[in-house]
Amino acid sequence: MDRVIFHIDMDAFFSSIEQLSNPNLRGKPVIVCGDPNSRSVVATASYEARLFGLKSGMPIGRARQLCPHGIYISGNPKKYVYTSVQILGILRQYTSRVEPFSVDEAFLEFENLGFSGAPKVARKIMQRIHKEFGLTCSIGIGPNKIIAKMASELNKPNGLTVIEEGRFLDFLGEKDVTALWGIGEKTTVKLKNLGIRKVRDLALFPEPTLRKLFGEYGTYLKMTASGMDDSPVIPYYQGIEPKSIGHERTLPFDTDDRDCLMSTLLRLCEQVSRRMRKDGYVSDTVTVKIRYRDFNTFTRQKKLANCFERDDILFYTAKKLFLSNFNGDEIRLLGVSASGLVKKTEILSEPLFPADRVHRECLRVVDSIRDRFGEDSIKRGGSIGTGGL
DNA sequence: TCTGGGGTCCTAGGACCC
DNA sequence: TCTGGGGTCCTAGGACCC
Repeated sequence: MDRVIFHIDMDAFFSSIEQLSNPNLRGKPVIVCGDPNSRSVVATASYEARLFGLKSGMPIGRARQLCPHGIYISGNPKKYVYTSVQILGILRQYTSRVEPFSVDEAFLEFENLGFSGAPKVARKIMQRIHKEFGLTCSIGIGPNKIIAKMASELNKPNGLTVIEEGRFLDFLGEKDVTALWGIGEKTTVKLKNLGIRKVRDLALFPEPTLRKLFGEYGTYLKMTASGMDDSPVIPYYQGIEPKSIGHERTLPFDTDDRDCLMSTLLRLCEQVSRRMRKDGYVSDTVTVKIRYRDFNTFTRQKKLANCFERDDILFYTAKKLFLSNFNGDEIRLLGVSASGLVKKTEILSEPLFPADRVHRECLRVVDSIRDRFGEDSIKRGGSIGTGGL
């Protein structure tokens, strides 16, 4: 029997959870974002807020203009992850082939269900999620992941859409190419210049021309617009290893103050290093990201001869990269990322020198304090006293 | 309106080596 | 005067997604 793929997409996940845990928010335009008083964007707008034109990614300033009486709150990532894990537990009762795709999306694969039996199972899942969590989701069903994903978008919220093999263009042919997964703002403009606006236009466009213009990506465009996709559903237990661990921070205000920038860089390095230790990785490549006031952004990276996990090595490298590239202008954002990750168990990890062992013990204590009392409960000297950046 | 933060993947040029 | 060719590594940047 042909494989059947479900795409489960939680409806306005973050704001729905907030409305659920605080009855005062129900039925009101709730906007979950970063820090609502800082330079931030909308993470999730409740459906009440979407009526005013709000959507994910919109700057908070713009959102407040459109919806001044909205309730703007900063999110609780831990709460969302917890709920997400609970929901995945339910999904796994229906098939072992569950791929968590993000905190509010998952793919499910069924091998012996068929399209005739699929809607019944999907409705059962929707009912259970609603009954046990008070949350709604939308489900798309298709012969592959691309089609399932596109289908789940068609009847939101609380919708169920089935697109069988060969019927992709009947459902999506007249949609704008932007609706397709993997086609963003830039590509949409390029395609428009070729006279391609609708999914059907792209599906009918000659592939050799697309390849000439877009390279390998041209083939992807043609395939996606035709609803063709053979990517596998990767079950959660096959756990995909991360390629990089990074943190970045848009400063509360643009600044060229070196002390302030250095202490921010140090904090970022501590956070990255801490996550590496917590997740058991070492890294050999450091990347620093700088965004100036004019939004001009660049990165500089350095591959080291040896793997590291210590925050002082990370900071030393990041600082060198930063100082040798900083042009003195006011900076909007700083970022630090570690890549070339290797699981610590895969290399000999016992420190050789006593000083290293002491350092490691210190880090363990710091981590345990932060685990209990939060990231800001303990800091090292260099990151204190510069306005809390 | 004024643009977050976490990532992934791809491309392309230059260095370097055989 | 014209100056290989392929492979791999490193680095920078771009596009995209949630």
